[in-house]
Parts: sequence; C-alpha cells; structure tokens
Amino acid sequence: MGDSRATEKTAISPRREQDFPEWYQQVVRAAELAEPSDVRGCMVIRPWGFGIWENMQRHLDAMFRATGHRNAYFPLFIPLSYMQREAEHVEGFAKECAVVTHHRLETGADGKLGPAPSAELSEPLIVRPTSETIIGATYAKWVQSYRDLPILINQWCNVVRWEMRTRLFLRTSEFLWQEGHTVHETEAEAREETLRMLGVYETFVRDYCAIPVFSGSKSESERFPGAVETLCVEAMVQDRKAIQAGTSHFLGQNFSRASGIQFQTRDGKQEFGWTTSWGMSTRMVGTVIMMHADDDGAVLPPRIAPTHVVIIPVTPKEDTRAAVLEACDGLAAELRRARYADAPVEVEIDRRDLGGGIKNWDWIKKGVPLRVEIGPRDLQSGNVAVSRRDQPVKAKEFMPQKDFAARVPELLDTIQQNLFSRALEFRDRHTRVIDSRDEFYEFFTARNAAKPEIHGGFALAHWNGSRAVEEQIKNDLKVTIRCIPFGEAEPGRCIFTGERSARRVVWAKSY
RNA sequence: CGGGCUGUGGCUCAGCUUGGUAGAGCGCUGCGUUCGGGACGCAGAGGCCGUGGGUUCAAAUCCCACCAGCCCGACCA
Repeated sequence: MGDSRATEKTAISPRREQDFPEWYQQVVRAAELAEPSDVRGCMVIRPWGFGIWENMQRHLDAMFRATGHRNAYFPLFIPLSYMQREAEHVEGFAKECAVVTHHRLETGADGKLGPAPSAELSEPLIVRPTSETIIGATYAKWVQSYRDLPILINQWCNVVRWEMRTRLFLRTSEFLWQEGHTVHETEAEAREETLRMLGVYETFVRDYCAIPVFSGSKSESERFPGAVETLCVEAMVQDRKAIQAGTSHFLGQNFSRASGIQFQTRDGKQEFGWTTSWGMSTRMVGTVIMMHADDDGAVLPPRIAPTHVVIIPVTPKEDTRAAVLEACDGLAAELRRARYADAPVEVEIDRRDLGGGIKNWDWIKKGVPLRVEIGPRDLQSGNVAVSRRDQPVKAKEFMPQKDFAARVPELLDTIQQNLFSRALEFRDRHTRVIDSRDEFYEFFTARNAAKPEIHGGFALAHWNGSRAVEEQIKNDLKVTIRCIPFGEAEPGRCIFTGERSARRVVWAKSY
C-alpha cells in the first residue's frame, strides 16, 4: 500500500514531505553549495554556493551605492569593554561571543601547544557578532558637526555568533553578511533611512530571489538588542515556516549615547546622532533553497544563478563528436554576447566524459535555469533541445538554434517570474485570516504529534500588544509574531484576550 | 550547560551479546561493451575499527577514562 509516487525516483531523498530538514541538508550537499567543516558549527561554502552569494552581493551592493552608501571595513576584533557600553546589546550577545585572550602559542611542559601564559591580553577581544560598538567608536571621532552628517557606510564581512545548534547557511557559528551603519542629524532622517533600506531588501528579495515577503516591524520581544525599532522582511518557505530575510534597525540615540557620537547642531547645541543599522546574510542562500528547491534538487532564480545556461554535448558516436563540440562552442560564444540582469549571460559547457544522463542530473541538482542538449541529430535539424529547471525534469522543447541565443534573456525572465508566482501562490494558500483562539491553536497543531507533518503557515490575527500573550503562545505552540505589518489599521479584538487591537499581526513558527 | 544515543575504507552501515587473519552496498581507479534521461561486465585501490590505558596467549569485540559527533531541552540572523 501507500504512495504510488514513492516508486518514482527523485534525485533527492527523502522528499520534502517525508522529512523537510533532512531534505534540505541533502539538497545543499547534492547541489554542492556547502558542506560541514572540521570546525564545529562552521561550514565550507563551495564554489557553486559562493557563486550565488557573490551574485547576491553584486546586486545588493549596487542598490546600496544607488542609495548613497559606500563600503568600508572595520576590525574583526572588538575590545571587550566596548560591548559593555550598551546594556541591552550586552544582554543580547554576551552568551554567544567568541573571546580572544592570548596572542601567542607555545609548547607547554606536557608537550602540547597552547596559549602562552605570558601572552595574555590585558583586555580580552571578542570576535564581532555585529559591529555597532566598534563602528560607533569610530564614528564618534568622525562626527563633530551637523555638516559631517549623514554618514552612510556599509561593510561586507564575516561575523561569529557561537550557536548551539547549527544548520548549513541557516545558522552557523561564522557567517558572511553585510552590515550597514548610518548616522543622521534628525530622528526623522534616521527613521526614513531605516525604512528605505528595508525597501531595498524587499525589492532585492522579491525581484532577485523571487521571494514574496511580508514586511513590517518586530514586536518588542523580537527586537534587535539595543534597537528602538526593528523592521524586517519575512518569507514563508516550503515547510510553511517563516524566515527572516533581512532586518533594518532604527537605533535611536542608544548607540550614539553609548559610543559618544555627538555633534554640534545648526543652532549651536550638542546632540547625539541618530543611528541605524541593517543587514542581510548568507542565510539568504539557504532561504532561496528552502523556497524554490524541489525533490530533484536546487532550483535557482536566474538572477542569482552562477550559471544561466549549461550546454550538454551529446556525443554517442566518435565520428560526430568534433562537430558536436564545435557547435557547442559556437552557441556558447553567441550566448555570452547576450546580456541578462546587467551582465553577460553565464554559460558553461559540460565536456566531462560521462553519460548524458549523469551530466543532466548533476545540473538538475545544481538548479541551473536552462539546460541545452546538442547532439548529432540536432546538427542535422538545426535545433537545440532546451529544458527549463522550473518545468518537470523530463520536459524538453526543441527550438531552432539560430533563435535560441536571442530568446535566452526572455526565457530566463519567464523562469524568474514563474518562480515568484509559484512562491506567492504558495504563501497566499497557507496564509490564513484567523479570528478565534481555537482555530489558531488548531492551525498550528500537527495531526501527528509523534512525527509532525508539514502544517500551519502564516496566521493573520488580532493581538492586544501584550508580551505575556506572546510568551504564552510561544510556550504552547512555538509560534511567534513574525512581524507587525505596515499598512492601514484594521481595528478588532485580540483573539486571546478579547481586548482591543489596532491591526492584525503575522504569526508563524520560524527559523 | 542538563538528559539520551553513536564513533569500523570517501559515504551509509554490518560485525561486538558468545574475544581468534576486518566485511557489504554506494562512491573511486582501470579496461571493455554501452550512450538522445540516473547503464552494465570484469579487474583493482582504499581501514594502526575515535584516543589512551587495563584484562587476556590473543581485543573492533570485555572493563575504565578521555575526546568527538548526533538527537532532545534553554538561546538565536
């Protein structure tokens, strides 16, 4: 008995509905995106995975520049005392800080290499979990007058947060990200900046990663340690859990007070600067996988795919091999003259001496948007066999080779659009407006408690704004408020307390 | 940091209860037949059985300690 599709072979096992977390790990491995390293909690990002990150960087970086920001670089190490300057910040990060205490190794009496007792640092350094404090200290020196403002800087770097449980891309002890840090003359300007950068993330995630998001602000309990307000974009991945795709914080004067970022105002008074910070990390790579990948492996949105088109020469007979390879080279050259997403179309020819099936499946697993097969019969007919990764793996369309290069940008756009539409449809299908406590609990309770099936989604429900209610729901269901959406207020009654509520908020289980 | 489990070729694991020459599948290498959707045959390579100690004529196997990893809880982009 059972699922007839169980006999249908998929490239990834288990399939999504069988075991989502394991499926995810297998996709990351099969697509050669990343692998666990010998260092606990840290991953090796392989070229294919790093290529995705590089594309994310390229597009985001252009958007940062376009909004007036410039890149800079600040130290990896932060003096311990700097962390102490903002009370909530300490509380938020102290538990997961890597600490550097020595600056030399030596061989001890037991013959083992270890930190030299004579080389203990007078003040320990922490490896940055985020850079508000060290950047704040620097900005304090740069800022004297309102004329020095705004400061609009971004840095691309690694950070370390010593996590207990790690998962490739989603949560690792070391990860790559960008962190923007700005200082403004007025509160209004800083708030505007916070919102602007959230908009950048929203656009990037939607238009490049093909992922629809809810954007809004965080409740107090989910706020960044030290922030006055945290804004976020939240996506729903295929197990219907929420994942935060980017955050933008309005820090008020908290960090400028802590770091001494003071300036003389237009009317001659001293005032603390208004700061913001915002970030997006390599977690986005994992988000894209969980969003678009299927039971045959990764499915990459064309705009962030390291390779857009892979050409697979089909060479069944020795005497036609040279002609086939020549045709592949010709097509590749032609494709590279075409442009997509502000850059040349990226093409690869798979010349490996392997069976066609194996090569095809390798690229399916890697999620390349377009696969093109060229064999002797195609040379005769003048056609190429084109497969789209967003279509069933066996689907194949023949089209005239002479038209193909010109059609590629349009095909890629179609795939990009299709991935977004699917994701949007999925999210909407699993987003429910809920008006009763019972329905809420039912929505977030798996039928099979022993081995929970994929269930739930986003619930849009009224809430009275109390932290106690949040706490209760989190304890009962592991469900939290993902964001308080922007937009028009819709007065109602809290479904837990019956008290007044100004608007619905988004509830979900989350990563 | 508390509770449970596991360490054996690159990977997944068997062998351990009852000590006696280290195994399988997958992957890898070579040759041949194949090749328009995950091919097959033959021949190979590859392991101080997590580390250290103990018991024994003899330890992957029994005992002790340590180390590492996984799962479950508290924390998190």
